This record gives sequence, structure tokens and C-alpha cells, in this order.
Amino acid sequence: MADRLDIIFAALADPTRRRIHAMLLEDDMAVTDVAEPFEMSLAAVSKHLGLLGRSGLISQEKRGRVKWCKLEPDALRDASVWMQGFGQFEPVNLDAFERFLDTE
Amino acid sequence: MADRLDIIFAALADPTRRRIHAMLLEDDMAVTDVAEPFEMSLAAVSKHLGLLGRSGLISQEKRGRVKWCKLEPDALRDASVWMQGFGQFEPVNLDAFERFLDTE
DNA sequence: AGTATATTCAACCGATTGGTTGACGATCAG
DNA sequence: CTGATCGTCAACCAATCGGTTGAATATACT
Repeated sequence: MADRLDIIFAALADPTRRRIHAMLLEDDMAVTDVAEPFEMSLAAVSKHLGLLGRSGLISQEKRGRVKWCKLEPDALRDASVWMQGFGQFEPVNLDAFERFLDTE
Repeated sequence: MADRLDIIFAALADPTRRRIHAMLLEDDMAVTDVAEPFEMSLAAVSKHLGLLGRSGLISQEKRGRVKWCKLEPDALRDASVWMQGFGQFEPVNLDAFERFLDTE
């Protein structure tokens, strides 16, 4: 169980991967389309997606020659439970969340 | 702002640091006492504490020759807001949280 | 003054990370 | 069949990580 938190938090510790994760909130995407807005090689993005996959935060399914990436929102639950256990957080402020997405 | 999430999630990605963080829930502690239950050198624990300090998850204050480590629970709020923004999580289950602390 | 305690520093080590490039195996289109 | 597209693999690189050890610095005790 500790291992699971390890890889989830490690996956979230990189801004590229958080950005990918947020992109997939909108819709499933092919690897090439995920990579398009990033100023790095396709191989680099592919590695990030691989790590996100291993962490369980996303899943990938190959249909034809394109591999579809899908958000797995449940994967955040463990980490969320861990964090909220530390308490005293006010109810979710969605405006604050929007600002986070913007500033990332 | 992204940098801040980077270092917070990176700090949480290590089981030693999560364990230290949980220990400090109980009470403030001196570096030596934090290190005591770990099977690693004091210097290693000191490094972990330094990283936790840089992330803002804890603060450290030197009184006399002992340096006191104190939890800064607010530091988790940013990360918590980010995570909860992804939604659909049930209300906090404190029993589940206790199990997490036990299994770590 | 001299000794013990608390903590960090500095140098080192092997493993991992985030990136690159070029070659490669599939799959689709003409 | 040929050629373009999708994606990964393998090898490499510099930087960081998690740990070690030994020396150094403060502070406290007697």
C-alpha cells in the first residue's frame, strides 16, 4: 500500500504529468495528441504516459495503430484519503481549483 | 505555483518522509527523536527533514542545541485542493485513513 | 577546561529521472 | 507493394535521490 502512494505521489510530482492528467479530464486522447502541446519529443511524452499508466492514474488501450489514453479518476482516491486525513481542510473551493489549472 | 506542487508531491512520494510527517501529527519532535525509529543514519533523516522543510510541510526551529520539527498542516491545502478538484470522492473516511497509517 | 550531545556538512556511491536521438515494428492509406 | 503515421525501444547524457561515512560546529553538562 505504501508503494502505491509512492508511485502516485511521484507521478504527480512532475508538472508535465499533472498537465497531461488535467488534459485527460476533458476527454480520452491519443498519445500523439497528448504530446502535441509539449515542447519535447514524442518519446519523452510516451515515457510520461507510461509512468502515469504504471501509477494507475491513467489507462491505455491500443485500437488499431493509435493508443488511447484515459483518465482513471479512482486512482486518486487513495492519495486523497491520505491527504484529507490530515484534517482541517475547508470544503473544496472549485474557484481555487480553476486558478490552479490556469496557473499550471 | 506549479513548483510548489512539484516539491510537495515529491516530498510525499517517499515513505520515510510520509512516516515522519505522520509522526509529527502527534507532537513536535527533535531531530534525534524523529530519527530514532528509522534504520538509517541520523544524517539521512536530517536530509529528509531538510526536504520536508523546503517543501513547507514542516518547519524547524532551533532552541538551544536541539532543533524542533513542527508539522505545518496548511501546506497540504494546495495539494488537497488540486486533488479534490478531480472530483467525485466520497466524504472523508477516517477509518480508511487510520488503516493507511497502520499499513505504512 | 574538558567532555558529551545535537545536528549539519562534505564527499562519495549506485540507482533513478527527465530528457535526447535514431532505429524499429505495427498499422493504415493509396 | 509503397509510403506515411503511430508509438515504443535502446542507448546515451546530465542531474537528482537516497543512502553512507567522517569531520566539523554548536550547545550543554560537570
